[in-house]
Amino acid sequence: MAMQERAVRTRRAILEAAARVFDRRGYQAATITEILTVAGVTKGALYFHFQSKEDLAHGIVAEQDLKPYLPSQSSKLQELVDIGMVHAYRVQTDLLVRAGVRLTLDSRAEGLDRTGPFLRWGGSTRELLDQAREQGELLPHVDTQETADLYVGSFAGVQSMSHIVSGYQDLGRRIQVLQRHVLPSIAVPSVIAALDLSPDRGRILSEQALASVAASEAVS
Amino acid sequence: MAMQERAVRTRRAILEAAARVFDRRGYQAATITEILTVAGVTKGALYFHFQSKEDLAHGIVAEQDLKPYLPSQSSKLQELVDIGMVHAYRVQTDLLVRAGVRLTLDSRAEGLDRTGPFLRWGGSTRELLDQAREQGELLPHVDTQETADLYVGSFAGVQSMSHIVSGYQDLGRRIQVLQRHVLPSIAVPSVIAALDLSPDRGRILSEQALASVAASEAVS
Amino acid sequence: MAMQERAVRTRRAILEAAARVFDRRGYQAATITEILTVAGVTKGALYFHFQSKEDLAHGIVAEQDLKPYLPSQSSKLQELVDIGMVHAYRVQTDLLVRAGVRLTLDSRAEGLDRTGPFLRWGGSTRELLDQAREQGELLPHVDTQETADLYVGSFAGVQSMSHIVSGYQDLGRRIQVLQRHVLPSIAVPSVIAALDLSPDRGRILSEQALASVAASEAVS
Amino acid sequence: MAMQERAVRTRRAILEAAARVFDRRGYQAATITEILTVAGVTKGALYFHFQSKEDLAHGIVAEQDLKPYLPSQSSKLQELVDIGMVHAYRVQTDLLVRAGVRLTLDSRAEGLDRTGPFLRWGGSTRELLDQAREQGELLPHVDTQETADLYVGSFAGVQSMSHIVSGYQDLGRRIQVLQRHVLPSIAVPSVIAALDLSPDRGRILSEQALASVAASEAVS
DNA sequence: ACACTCGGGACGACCCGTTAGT
DNA sequence: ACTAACGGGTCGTCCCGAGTGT
Repeated sequence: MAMQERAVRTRRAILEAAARVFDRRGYQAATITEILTVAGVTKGALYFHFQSKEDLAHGIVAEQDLKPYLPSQSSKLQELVDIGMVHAYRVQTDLLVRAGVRLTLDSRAEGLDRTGPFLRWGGSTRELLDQAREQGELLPHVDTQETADLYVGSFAGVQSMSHIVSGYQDLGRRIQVLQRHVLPSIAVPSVIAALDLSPDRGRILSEQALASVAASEAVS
Repeated sequence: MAMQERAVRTRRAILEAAARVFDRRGYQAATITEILTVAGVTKGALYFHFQSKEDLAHGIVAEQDLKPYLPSQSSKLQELVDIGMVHAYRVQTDLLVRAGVRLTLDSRAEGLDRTGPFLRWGGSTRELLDQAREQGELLPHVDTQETADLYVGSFAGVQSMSHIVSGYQDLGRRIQVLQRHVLPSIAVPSVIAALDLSPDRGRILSEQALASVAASEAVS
Repeated sequence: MAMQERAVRTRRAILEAAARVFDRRGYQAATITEILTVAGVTKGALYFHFQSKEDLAHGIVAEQDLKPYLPSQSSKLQELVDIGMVHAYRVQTDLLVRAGVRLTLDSRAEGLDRTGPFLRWGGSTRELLDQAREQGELLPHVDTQETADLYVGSFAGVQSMSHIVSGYQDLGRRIQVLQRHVLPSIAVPSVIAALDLSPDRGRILSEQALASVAASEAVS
Repeated sequence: MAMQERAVRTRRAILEAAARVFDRRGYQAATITEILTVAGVTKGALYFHFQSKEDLAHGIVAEQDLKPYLPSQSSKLQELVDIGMVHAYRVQTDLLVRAGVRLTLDSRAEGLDRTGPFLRWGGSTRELLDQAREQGELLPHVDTQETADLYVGSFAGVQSMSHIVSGYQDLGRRIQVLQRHVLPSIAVPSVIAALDLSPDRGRILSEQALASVAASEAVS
């Protein structure tokens, strides 16, 4: 039980170093050796915490699922917007999230099922859109699955482009542009008018979420 | 000059095998050995035609620049649509184009300037949009640069998603969906009504282009 | 810190195998694979201890600089003789020295500055001769630089020839012959009469030096 | 019969290019490709004239045996001196000779019998010395075999050193130095006084030899 | 429990001398 | 005499585990 503090620190160091290297090189081109150098640990340490390079990648991706979620809102389209904004903000600020994105979009171990993330995101987006439809936020001709898939794909592409062109500096703005171009084609005008697309939403909502997490942890 | 037939065949075999492997694995994960196996040639043959793995990748990308382009049209937005459609069609049908896309989007030699393709596509798209604006096809508030960047990024993302999810089977449809979602936000309604977004345009225009090329070659 | 015993043995085995192979083939023709076979280790082991083939060569050359030197003597010409004798003896008995000689005389990385060793040996020989002159051991017409260069060049050549013809078996005798032929032309007769050119000097002085090193190490 | 002129030119070009490259890199490190580039011919051409890399090396070495020899002289020691001088001159001026020297001293195909050249040179030198002895030119204590071997070895070493340090620029002078240092130990003083050690002898005798060859060829 | 040193090989890209086919 | 192809071999890297402290 004791002695674990060092272990936690080591694990953390490895994870962050791996995130940095994966983000920079991609899965294949990243080498254990470089991760080791960046982390300042030795092979022994790494292979104690992670069984393999792939396990490391999984570790990074897994790290993000335990993230706090956003409060539900009356406008489902606003929720959709917010999720995108928050994600954009976190990609910019959180190294692990950034690396996770790179890894899931990457080829990776070619055997791996890469359709997973897309289908998952597509599914949850579609659910949101279906709820929005029930609330009358959508235009009648919208095919929610189609729109969800489009949104997810476009989001990924905009994200990649932002990564390459500006290192994610302008991701928030680009996502906003995406939303400004897509929403008019799917939402009823009155809803659009009420949406908050301000680029700050990503930061603000993230901080709120963090604060609420901190509060709930303080209890235990 | 003589004796070139076998050489041409060999070169072709290598190029296609490389395209197949690069498309399947990505640049980094692809190995020369696998390309060799697929092509059914030996190392010596490969290194006679190409100096290195990177040269091979360049060879694939280069192969496509000599492709015929589309005739200019009265509606510039229709041109934009057509370019996307034709590209989608060719990605589905031409192995080399497919691999070229993968390679340019791939990390590749990480030192390489990957902003290149995006900036280039973004630039030419913007020019088209500017022309469309001069002809009064665009809504007044459109920022052509912003929209061009969005279109390019989204296109790339939709393409990736289609690759992963269906092996490009549904790329044409997805691109059409993209256009149906974006155009209403940027084009004046009357222009939209006149646009032909039918998924067949890709195939039809491609075949026309090929035919015209064949004709011009027959002359010489 | 611990666990080093096996490592030391391995490193030693690699070094000796490399020496043997470099000595037999020369730098260029030597292959890592043969070194591996001779050493009975794997590539992993080798590249753990040495970064590259060149590093391995450096390692061998470096191994000898920490060797004990000879006590200074009243007759500087005797010193010159002794250095040659001791060197000859060690070339015969010490595999690493032998390989080191081969490597420094070899082309090696052709970019390398191969003038180095010759200039260095020439310089120190010249210094010795200058000191001998001050003590009146030299004939008046001797040009110390010229003689030093001659001696160094001849020494290297005699060594090569002995290597090729007899595998260094007769190196001691050949060096003695060299000295018997050169000294009469540069030294005053009385000094020559007093010189000890016996072939055993190499062995005797080497063993003395080793003993004194062992003694000083025993202290610490 | 016709068409042979081009063949001769090509063969010559290959031989000279090979000489240049072998001289620069040594046998092992020299690559056929570099020779090809330097010669400006193709692989087909090379392998038409020479069967292999080793054959090429043999070709270079062989090229020199058909060289004119020096006239016999009354003083055998003068002959010995002259041979060295002429050789030094030709190493400086004739690329093929230079490469030949490098190749015979080189490790080369390790299986090859490299003792050959040394034994041959040693043998002929010894014969000269034996003749000199019969004419009373030598001091009584001289062991001709020993001295011959020393001379050959030293010559080779001085040559190597000159190659490395000055690119053979000072070879003539260095050889003269060698002779000035060795002769006093083996020759009777009166003979030494009569010897011509001037550095020009190399050039002068070479030109004489060439002229006599040209004359004899003009006859046929 | 946690970390490190050392070693194991399979595999990577690429080069090289050489031969076929014309 | 040249273009095209061959395939063995080169050095080096990589991911990983075995053995050894702390």
